[in-house]
Amino acid sequence: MATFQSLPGFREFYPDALACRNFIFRVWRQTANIYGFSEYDAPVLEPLDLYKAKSGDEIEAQLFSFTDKGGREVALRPEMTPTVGRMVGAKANALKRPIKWFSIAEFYRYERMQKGRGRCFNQFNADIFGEAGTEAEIELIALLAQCLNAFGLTEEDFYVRLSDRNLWFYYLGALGLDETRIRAVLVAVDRYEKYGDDAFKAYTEEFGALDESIKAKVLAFLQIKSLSALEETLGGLGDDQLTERLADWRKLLGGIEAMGLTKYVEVDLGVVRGLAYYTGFVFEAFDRKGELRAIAGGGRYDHLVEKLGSPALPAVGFAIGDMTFALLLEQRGLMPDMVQASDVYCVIGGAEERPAAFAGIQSLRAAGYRVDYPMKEVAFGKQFKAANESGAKLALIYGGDELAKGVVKIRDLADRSEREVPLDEIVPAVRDTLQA
RNA sequence: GCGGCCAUAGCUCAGUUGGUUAGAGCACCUGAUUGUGAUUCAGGGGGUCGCGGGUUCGAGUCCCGUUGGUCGCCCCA
Repeated sequence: MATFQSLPGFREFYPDALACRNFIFRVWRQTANIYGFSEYDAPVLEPLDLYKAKSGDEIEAQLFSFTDKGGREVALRPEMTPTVGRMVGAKANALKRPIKWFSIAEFYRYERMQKGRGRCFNQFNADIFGEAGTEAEIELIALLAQCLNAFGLTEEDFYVRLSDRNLWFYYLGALGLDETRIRAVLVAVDRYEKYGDDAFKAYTEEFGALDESIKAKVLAFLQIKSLSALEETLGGLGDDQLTERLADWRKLLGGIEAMGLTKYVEVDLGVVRGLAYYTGFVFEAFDRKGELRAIAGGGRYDHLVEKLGSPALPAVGFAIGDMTFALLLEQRGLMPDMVQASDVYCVIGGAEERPAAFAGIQSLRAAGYRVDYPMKEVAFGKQFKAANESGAKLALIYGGDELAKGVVKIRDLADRSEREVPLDEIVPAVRDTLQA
């Protein structure tokens, strides 16, 4: 057993695992580019206050935080949103709007390991700043859907639950609750799916039992699964805020339908997402089988940039975590084999033939072909075996017989056919053979 | 922070009521094999049995502790 181990919850990526990770990142990056998002990056280490300001002191227990040699309280980033909010805020007046940015980055949380959750993980983050209307939500939900179905995941595999914290606030306000009570009810709403009636325990302890008629309305509301049911429940109340908000919902769902995304999206007021900084529409993606934790989550956070000390700037964003996502791809058999094979494997007769082989190898590499060869002198039989196992498509045979004739033999490792080509025509010959 | 289960070779695992020098398959390396492939054969390297203590004539095996893994609770930005 090795003396040194990696830290608990941290992952090492051996080449096969890294190939899978890179594949996922590559597809996410391409998809974000297709949607017109620009990639950014930022520090891994941030001032601790950046997170305290947003989430309060208790967040520190979940952070990798310490005091640096200059006496600064710092933390490894647990999420990207405060950082990107700061970056955008600092240049808010100079950036063309809408600001559509994305990143793929590593995050750290001091938590217990669980399936799909570690202490260090990667997230794809996408955000739109400067757009207050539902157009931003539509664009992000479309991007989220394509980030998943670019891998072959379909509406059979995942869905996006869409909810609205504003609607909850307006509705509960119309029912006569004040803000602190509303927040407590939302905690219960968030937990209702898991705990049923016990979800209201904390509320009851703090404020006394919730009025039965209000509770009945809350329970009915969180089970709403369609726009028409929303309109039926809220339309008759004559509340201006609610009426306006319903118009936003129509716009949002109309846009989603026009983009062909309705099959992925379900209205579900049972989602409220932790009470942190979300201010309006919120959404979460889940696997259809319900076996994994959330694949992605996001929502609107219109006040964060201002809270960080910059001009107010509306914002919407979401993140996809790599751990649960990779589990989902594996479960559905959608992770392709990541063979890291050469194009060409060279078989070299011996020390006499090595210089000629090296010349050919380098000219092929200069032309962009992936070429490998045995470092030591090895019997021909072994070399052919190695060539076969390497996964290369072609073997190039630099033997004494060939070189005496001024040629090299190209062997197609799949169909075992061979042909001879002059030494100085190797590059075009390999190109032709690989293209055939 | 709390709880369940687990820990023997790089991987998957055997290992008898506690008993000689801890095994197998796969993988890796060498050779048979100095010009043609997934086969075969022969050989090899690799273990302080997670770590520390205890019980015992004797511990991979039993007991305690600890570290790590895994799954769940709290939390989930």
